[in-house]
Amino acid sequence: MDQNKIPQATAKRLPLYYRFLNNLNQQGKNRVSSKELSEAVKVDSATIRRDFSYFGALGKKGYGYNVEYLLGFFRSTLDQNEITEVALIGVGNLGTAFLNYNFMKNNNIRITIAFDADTEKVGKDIGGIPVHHIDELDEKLNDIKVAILTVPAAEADIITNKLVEKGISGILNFTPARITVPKHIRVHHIDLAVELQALVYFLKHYSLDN
Amino acid sequence: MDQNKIPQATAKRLPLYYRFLNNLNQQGKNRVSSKELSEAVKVDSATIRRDFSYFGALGKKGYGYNVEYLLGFFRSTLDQNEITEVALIGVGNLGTAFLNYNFMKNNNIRITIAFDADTEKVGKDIGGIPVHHIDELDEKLNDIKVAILTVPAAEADIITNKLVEKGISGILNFTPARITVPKHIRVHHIDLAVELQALVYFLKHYSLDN
DNA sequence: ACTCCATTGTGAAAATTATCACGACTTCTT
DNA sequence: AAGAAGTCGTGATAATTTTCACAATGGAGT
Repeated sequence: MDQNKIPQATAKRLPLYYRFLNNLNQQGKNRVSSKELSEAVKVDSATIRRDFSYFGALGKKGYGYNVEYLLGFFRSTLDQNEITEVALIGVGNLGTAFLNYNFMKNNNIRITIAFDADTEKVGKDIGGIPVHHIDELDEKLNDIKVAILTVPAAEADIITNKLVEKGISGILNFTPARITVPKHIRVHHIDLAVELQALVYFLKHYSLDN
Repeated sequence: MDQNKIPQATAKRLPLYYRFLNNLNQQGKNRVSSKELSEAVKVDSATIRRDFSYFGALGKKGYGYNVEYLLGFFRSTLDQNEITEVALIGVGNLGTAFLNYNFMKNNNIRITIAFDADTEKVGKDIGGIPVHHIDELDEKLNDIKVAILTVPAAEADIITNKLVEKGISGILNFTPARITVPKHIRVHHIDLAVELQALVYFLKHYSLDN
């Protein structure tokens, strides 16, 4: 595909760069150096230059980067020209938070449909997004390639299988369960309890510096 | 401090191992191999053995690991013998979700106090946790070393400064803002929009395999 | 036009992380 | 009791990621 040469570590930082470039642009700034960007996003300036360099020479020596140009470049690189539709499965506390969360601000990714097993919730609109019953997944989930999984851990595997059957490509999994999928499907885990425990561990076991 | 020799990548996986060991223990299993564990947590078995080996020889050749022993070991390593109190700042959608989230299940980390600027919310108990006004931070936030930050991005810096003044050690930042703190304070960022964008990027630009 | 300064882009080196592969030892089977 | 099977712990290697450091070059000031 496109550019398999771009390191994963770099790819993960792209959306971050994109957002800050957007901010700068809105502030009317039209020029930025890797050093300034570094202070804003807390990534070493050499790393930023290296990241950018995978896409070619985007800046000018002695000058820095043109904000508008860079922004346009990343917009197309991140496919922000077209809208990406996302489904949310599991309208509990966390799911509801995402439905109300404004993902679209600098961003062409939208949650367009939600599912839950609770008939209380089915039929409602939360944050402007319709909630359907989980049994309607098969019928309603067409052409959507990305799902956010915010169901109880016990349900994670069953729902994942349904999503896989339905041809999903990527899952953002907020469940503590480590779900099993065919290898062509990409899963990113965000495990809130693990993150919190890891932070506590670092605080207790790593000394004051770095 | 303790063991600065343990790689950060390893440290981040410890809570994950801990949780699965807990599951196994509750299922009455008393023996586990790195291979089984690998399938459960989706981490290469050699990586698991290497991770464990930083803490010494915890297993037996030809046998595997004793679940109870390993669990006990990690419990003390992760300081799960004592309770860690955490404050939550910002009782919006996401903050509310965390207050209702059962962090304590296999876990001695507890959100014990919450703060918000909205007087509507102040005085209430959400998920059994009292919500105070943000102006009471100074008065009420004693001895708490870890904070979860779920305020609007625009407020992030101001609140962070207050937390820093108050002597916080670690912040789990759900804000899109990249906050600035003195270098002895540890910040972990969980940036939901970035995670989602990164997932979409990977789907579009990395081919079907790995 | 000339000089000075800022900043990029990138080779090279360092640091970190993951994986391979196998000797050593344990348990299980017969 | 002996042999087979399973599994750890780890040296060595590979892969990935970060950082250093500097030549090259564009821009700004005079």
